[in-house]
Amino acid sequence: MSGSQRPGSGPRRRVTALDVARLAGVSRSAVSRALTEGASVSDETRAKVLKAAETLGYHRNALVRGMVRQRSGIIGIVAGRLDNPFIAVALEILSRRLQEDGLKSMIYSGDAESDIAVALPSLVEYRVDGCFFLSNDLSPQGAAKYTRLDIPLVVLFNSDMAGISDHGDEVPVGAITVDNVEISRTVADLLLGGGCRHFAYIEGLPRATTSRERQRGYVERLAERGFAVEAVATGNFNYADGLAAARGLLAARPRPDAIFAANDLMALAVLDVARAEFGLSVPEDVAVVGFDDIGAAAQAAYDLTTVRQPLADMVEAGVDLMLALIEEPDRRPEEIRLRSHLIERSTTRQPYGMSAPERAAGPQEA
Amino acid sequence: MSGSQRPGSGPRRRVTALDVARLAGVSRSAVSRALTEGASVSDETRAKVLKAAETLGYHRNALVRGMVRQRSGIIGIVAGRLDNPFIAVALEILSRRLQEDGLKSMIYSGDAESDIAVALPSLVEYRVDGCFFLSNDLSPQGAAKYTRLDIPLVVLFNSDMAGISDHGDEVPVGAITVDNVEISRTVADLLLGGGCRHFAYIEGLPRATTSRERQRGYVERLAERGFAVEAVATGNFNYADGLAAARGLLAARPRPDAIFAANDLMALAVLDVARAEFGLSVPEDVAVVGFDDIGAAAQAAYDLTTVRQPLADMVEAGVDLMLALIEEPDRRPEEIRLRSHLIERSTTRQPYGMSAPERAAGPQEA
DNA sequence: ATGAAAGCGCTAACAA
DNA sequence: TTGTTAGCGCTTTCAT
Repeated sequence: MSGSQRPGSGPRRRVTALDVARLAGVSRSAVSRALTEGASVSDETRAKVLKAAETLGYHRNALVRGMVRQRSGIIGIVAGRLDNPFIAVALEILSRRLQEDGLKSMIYSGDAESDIAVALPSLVEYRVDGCFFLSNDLSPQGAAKYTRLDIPLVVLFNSDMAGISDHGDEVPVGAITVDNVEISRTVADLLLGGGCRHFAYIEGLPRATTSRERQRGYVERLAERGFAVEAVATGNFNYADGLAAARGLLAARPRPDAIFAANDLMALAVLDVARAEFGLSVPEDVAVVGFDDIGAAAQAAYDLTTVRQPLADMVEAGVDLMLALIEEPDRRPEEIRLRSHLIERSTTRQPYGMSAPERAAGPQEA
Repeated sequence: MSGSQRPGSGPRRRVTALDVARLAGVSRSAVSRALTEGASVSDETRAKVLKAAETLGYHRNALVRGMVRQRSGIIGIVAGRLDNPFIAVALEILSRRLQEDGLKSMIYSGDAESDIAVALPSLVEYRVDGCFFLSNDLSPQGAAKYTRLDIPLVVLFNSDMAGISDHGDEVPVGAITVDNVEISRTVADLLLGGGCRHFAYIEGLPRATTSRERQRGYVERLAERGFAVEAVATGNFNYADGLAAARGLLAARPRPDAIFAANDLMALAVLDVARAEFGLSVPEDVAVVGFDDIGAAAQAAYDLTTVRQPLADMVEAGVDLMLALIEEPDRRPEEIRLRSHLIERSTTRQPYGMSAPERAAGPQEA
């Protein structure tokens, strides 16, 4: 009945709105309206159209729709390494949240600045309505300088808004982070309260603002109370490098009795090295604190004291910001800081005579 | 210099190929050709165009390009829960692989059949050139029956090719899996060789072919050698339910001295429960085997014996198949089974007098 | 090698 | 409410 050409060879011609219109005996526009939320169509017409669409197996073409409306409905997401559960789970939550609003997620995997320089233009070609950066490290500043983008950019878990471009134009980027400095001061207090005296820090990537802010709060608070961070190692936010960092730190003399890692993956590496390779007891010989509160942190094998970033709230804030930025292109992107929380588990010692209300809290995702 | 309208208000008009053409003093088509690999343009013209594009900040519109060429360059990916590291890492590898071919990944997060029924049509609206399913459970069969799709579908890590639709039409779906039955027989042999006598199994989702095939190989081989699986619990492929399954299994009498879990996440749960809650030693009191070989399996805290799925090879095979299917729409999708490998670590006992060449192998990703 | 012209499939402004 | 008419920005014959 339909005029399909050459059955089963070549790229079969897809059903168009015109086909549906003809079968339903209405105009193209009627079809368009029948399929658009809140357009003015009679129930009768809509029914005819829907029926025709059904029998023909019609799927409207969102590419064309996006072109015509000058809004694709696609959001770009540049994501860092997904072997970091924190980022992986964040990606899932974000894409689900976007789905609720009928938006599609186009992802680009990259973990270097150079990747962004490729990702951004290629995403812009697809006319994404906006773009997220999911990483405790990546920032679009470098790339955005060289490409005129004109789309909202929002960074999650990071806050590199540093950018003044070559042309002197500021590159405005929204950012959602936590109170890294403040919470890291609390970490210092916790460790101090547990009687620790020799402090070490494992940074993520040296250039990452998250890593630096966490270090600053930790170092500053320790200094205020008369202590210094005696050793700093680099773990690049991943487990493998965390292993090496932990080995270096634990072999030093005096051996640190407190290690704060800029994320959980590295903290887990410390735990594994301390126990399996150095035969140390945690927290007796060395106390360990991580950051993020990934699922593994709550598992019995680790039961890691860590800082929980409010993942769902951060995503929610990011999406709200993005949506606002899309609606009002002249709006200035903001930097939003949410509060993080210390989750005390068994890798730190209890301060004498203090209660720990959040102790033994379960994992973040139920 | 450029005719931008109303500076800084409303959706600023984007630069088009025509703008570039005018500035370069050539035609629209020249611009198109200059930007297309392998078109016939003089170096001179191309240079002029590139320069004009640069100064104008031109980004070609891939949506329109896709519409005109009848090929979007977008691949849909329906992904299961990303808190399963195996799926998360697979997603990263897949999207990177796609990027190499200049393809974009549009992801849809879902973990239920009902999600697929929504995901598929919405992906088809964006004219994805094909769609992957990343899950040890999800299959597009149910949804594909009701929607005419006409795009290649490839399932990774699963093999539900069962589908004969209501209309009697077969829904052809490509699939990349491993030799679940065979390798699970090997698992049975390993456990038997270690002296285990009371066997239990933790299934993923009861309907998942992966889970069923693994169970079948395990049960069959055990039976051949005179043993039965005394208990089966359901862990739904996730850690939390794995915890409950492990508790049930380990509380039973006689207590199993061998537990094979359909994936690593559940096996880790067994390890945590056995040690922390039941005070058992692994592998002395109970041997544990998982499936997938996620990063955590290789970490010292777990050091789990497991079956490694050749992730990178599977993705590669999947992409090859997808690309072939896109080029030749009449090609029949195949089901490809790759070989998996047993990685012996410390949660199983050594068979007397046998060497274990793959013992203590490192994690899959370096 | 280049330009002119014809679409690709849809939405939106306008009439009716 | 409905149909008609213009585009949206690009690629691609077809001439030249």
